[in-house]
Amino acid sequence: MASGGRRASGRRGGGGPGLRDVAVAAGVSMMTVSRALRGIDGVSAATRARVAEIAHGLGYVPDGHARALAAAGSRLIGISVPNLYNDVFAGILGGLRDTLGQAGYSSVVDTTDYDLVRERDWVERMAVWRPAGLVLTGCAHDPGLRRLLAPGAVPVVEVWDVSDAPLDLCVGIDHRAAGRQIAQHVAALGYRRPAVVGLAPGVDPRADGRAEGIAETFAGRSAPLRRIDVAGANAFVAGAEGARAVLADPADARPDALFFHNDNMAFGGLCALEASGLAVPEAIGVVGFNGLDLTRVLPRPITTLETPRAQIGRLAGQHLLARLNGLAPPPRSALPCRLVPGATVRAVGAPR
Amino acid sequence: MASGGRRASGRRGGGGPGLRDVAVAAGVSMMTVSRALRGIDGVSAATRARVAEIAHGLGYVPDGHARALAAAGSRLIGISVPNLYNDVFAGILGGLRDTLGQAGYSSVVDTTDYDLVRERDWVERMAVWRPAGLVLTGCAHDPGLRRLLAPGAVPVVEVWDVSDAPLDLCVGIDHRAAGRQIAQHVAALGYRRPAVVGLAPGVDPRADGRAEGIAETFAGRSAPLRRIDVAGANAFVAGAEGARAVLADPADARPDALFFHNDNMAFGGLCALEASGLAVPEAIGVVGFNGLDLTRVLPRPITTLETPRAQIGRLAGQHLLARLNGLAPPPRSALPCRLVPGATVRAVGAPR
DNA sequence: GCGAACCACGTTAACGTTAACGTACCGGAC
DNA sequence: GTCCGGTACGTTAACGTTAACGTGGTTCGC
Repeated sequence: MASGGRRASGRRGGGGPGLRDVAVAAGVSMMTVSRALRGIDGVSAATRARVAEIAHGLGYVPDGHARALAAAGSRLIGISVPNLYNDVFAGILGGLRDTLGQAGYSSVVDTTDYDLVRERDWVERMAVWRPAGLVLTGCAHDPGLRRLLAPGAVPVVEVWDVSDAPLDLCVGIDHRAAGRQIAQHVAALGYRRPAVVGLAPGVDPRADGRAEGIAETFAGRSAPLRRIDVAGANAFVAGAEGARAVLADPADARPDALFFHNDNMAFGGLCALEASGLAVPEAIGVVGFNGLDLTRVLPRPITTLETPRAQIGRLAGQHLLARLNGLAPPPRSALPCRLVPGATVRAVGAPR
Repeated sequence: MASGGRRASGRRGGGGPGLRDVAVAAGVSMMTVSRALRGIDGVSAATRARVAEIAHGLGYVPDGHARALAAAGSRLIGISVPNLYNDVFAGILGGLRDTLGQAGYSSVVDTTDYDLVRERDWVERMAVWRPAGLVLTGCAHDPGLRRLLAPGAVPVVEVWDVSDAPLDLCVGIDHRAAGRQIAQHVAALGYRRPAVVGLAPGVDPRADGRAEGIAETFAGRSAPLRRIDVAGANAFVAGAEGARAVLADPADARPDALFFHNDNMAFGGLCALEASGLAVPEAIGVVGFNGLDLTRVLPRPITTLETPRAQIGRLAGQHLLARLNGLAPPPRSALPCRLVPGATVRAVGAPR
């Protein structure tokens, strides 16, 4: 038989055929099989075809672990998102998957539930798999993480948010600017008593950034931006709860526009307001965020800002692949958002 | 120095410290380090503590690939779902992640977009990683898949649907029975001209199963169940489109109840019907499926069937872990659904 | 007609870890 | 004192693949 021959076909591992089995069947060395199947030069077309046929016939599947070990490179990408219930992260993941999958990478996904310590722990555990790259959500991380990823050894893309000092690369939107963008639209219509409805500050840094952008825009021409903090895993219910919080106010102290953290909350709030008899947008304006599909079928479309979620995922994937191929993609990519005027705000008279 | 000593610290791989480095630093053999860190008997408490400290100090992270290779077992689980935009799959994935993550497994996730060939191809590609187990969505697969997974070599759990002849294990709901369950509620109220609104038959076998259950229930006491097929990636818009399809009908030929494939479609349909002036539930009933959060905040809650999505994920994870530990979990686990009466159907008079 | 260059392959030694087996030492039984 | 059993390690050989280098044969230039 051919070289070596440490085993007939499996001593410890009961697994399928290995490179050796293919090599024996084809009457060539393992190295020739390896080269032939990977499409590497130095194998004649005839041999390559014969090897491919025999490998397929035997049901040979290369072992990714052995490959990673021998070649130092694993073709696994670790992806961390806060959760999967949010269309934002589903969209980003979809875009990433499209791009990375095509290039032959597999995604190891985990969720952090907005907990930065869980994120750091996950990066530590992920290191076991020597991933070719990492994708993290947002640019705020546990202090320990920066140390873990110190030498730039493994490429990292932060998605959804952007920063001037990314860990490595970042692809997302400028949330502060997004807050300004939608707030300017609303302020220009004449609203003067804005409030933000969402999770307590500190939980979601992106939402906090948008709230800052909104506050900046209204600064000087309105009362200070009011915050209505809500909690709960269910965005629809939380939004409704936030809206009901303003119903008790006397009409002239009540906010005239509610900026919800996202469209689902805005929808919940909209339902609660309409149920209470408060007219939208006549008595109060409602503003969402993200431009989810939901907002498009409503009889009164929600005023919102559409975020390029799938595009962020795709671009992040492309930049990561570029980095893996030794190129130097731009460290910071901020994508534009599109205003969706909707019908839950309208021009109001002079400041009341 | 200790045994062998093939390298000082890295010839090919520029990676971090290995078992050897820890062994040298601790003045013991690699095997002792391996045993100490894995909590395997045969190491004194003192040595174990010293090794652990030195390993941590050096920043040693075991290599999962080398482990998988040497020990024949990878602690990777492959999970395939149609997409991530659907709260159903997000819920199942969340439940799986909770259970599997706790046990030290990582999830490699992919989406198939309801394409069985893509699912089969993914299983083939996934084989490269020698996963400890696989999770697939549904019990309908490409014929080639059964051959790929023939010997029961790798544990497989099919989730969301159940079958009497699963590939290995299945955990989900009985969709036909679910269709009957909600249809019986609606039929008992007096509805007699039902229609199903959803994707064309064959795309989503689960939805088809539910449609069958609905048809069975109405068989004999109504006109044949009408099907209104819609397309499009956006469930809200598709639902609205489906609802508009019946508006042109004369009132006495129009369906009196619309069973939408899921809650999002039902909501889209509801919006379209209300916009057209057709009263729900007076003129037409609307029925959803899944019991998503959305349905709870509406002024008129949608009549739907709540599915135990996270529970399916958790139970599937538990059964998979049991199988990996050599136990024999039940091959078929069908979980119950809960009827949410809602307000989009109501008792109607005698058959009109 | 002879060396250089090239092509198509083979050989060897890793990659980092673990299973299986081997061994020194110590305490106690007889 | 010797033998036995157990404890706490160490040694060797895989696991399946690839990088680096080696080799025999053919072609080509001059």
